[in-house]
Amino acid sequence: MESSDLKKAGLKVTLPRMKILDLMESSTVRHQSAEDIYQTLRDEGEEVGLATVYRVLTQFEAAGLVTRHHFEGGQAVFELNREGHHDHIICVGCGKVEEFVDEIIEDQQAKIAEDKGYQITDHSLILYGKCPECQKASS
Amino acid sequence: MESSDLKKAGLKVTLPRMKILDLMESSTVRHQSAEDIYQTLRDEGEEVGLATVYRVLTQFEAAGLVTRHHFEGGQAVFELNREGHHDHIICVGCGKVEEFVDEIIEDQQAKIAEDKGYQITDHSLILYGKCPECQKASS
DNA sequence: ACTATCAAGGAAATGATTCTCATCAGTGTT
DNA sequence: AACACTGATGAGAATCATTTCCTTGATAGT
Repeated sequence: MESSDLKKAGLKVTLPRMKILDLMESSTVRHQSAEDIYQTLRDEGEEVGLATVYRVLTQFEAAGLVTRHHFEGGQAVFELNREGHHDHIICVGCGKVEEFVDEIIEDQQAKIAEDKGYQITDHSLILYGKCPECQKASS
Repeated sequence: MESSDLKKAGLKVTLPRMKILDLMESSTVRHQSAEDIYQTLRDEGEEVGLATVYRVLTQFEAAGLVTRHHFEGGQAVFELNREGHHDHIICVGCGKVEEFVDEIIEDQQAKIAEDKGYQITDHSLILYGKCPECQKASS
């Protein structure tokens, strides 16, 4: 049950918040735009406003429940925070997003920050390329 | 003289294009939004439209003269392409952008892509943190 | 000079996100 | 279980960044 997550985050447990959290937890698609989420809920017959979806996602972000990504192309996508940090590799052909973790890169980033005297709060690494399927398709 | 750059890129040498390229080459600020560039030109008394600035920057991007970055916070920033690729470290306090290159990370990215069978076309690594000055200021 | 083509400027259009405000729903309390 | 208080919602307007449309002006080739 995820209502406890909302309480922990200091947020009232309301219908829209539950629905959105539910959706993000159950969906196989890990990166969705506010519009995507809005449409899915609408299709399920829920009475939500797009503004509410944005509002709730912003609160979730502030509470550390989700992360907002600015992949290229206008709109932001949101991802539920699970255990552990990870980076992304995005197919420029089909838009598929995969995740990966690499210790060497993480360590190296820390070294770079230290060298420059920065206190790192966050980072974002995105690789863009063609996935195996799209390579076949275009050859 | 940079008019040759424009010709090489297959673009007609026009006033707005020259002015924008000039500005980006001479400015100490390496990452500017379309609005920034527009305002600077306006302040210098140039008669340009914001739409033209966007159009020209998009053409420059397509021609490989500049790179468009989607750092967080609504608007995109543009950077003149000089020799060599580099990544960015951004201060969350003052917004300052520094650049760095790290061979180990570059190599490791290539390995990851290979493992996953991707043909990398591009990548973006951004570290967010507090720069030395901002750390002092807030302590 | 003449015409076809491309570029520029400005205004309007678009897409994403945020704000406003009147109404409604959750929470803790009797 | 009903009550009152506070924060949350939905709808549409507002805003911000960016793009498109359209008319005019500059450019290049004949």
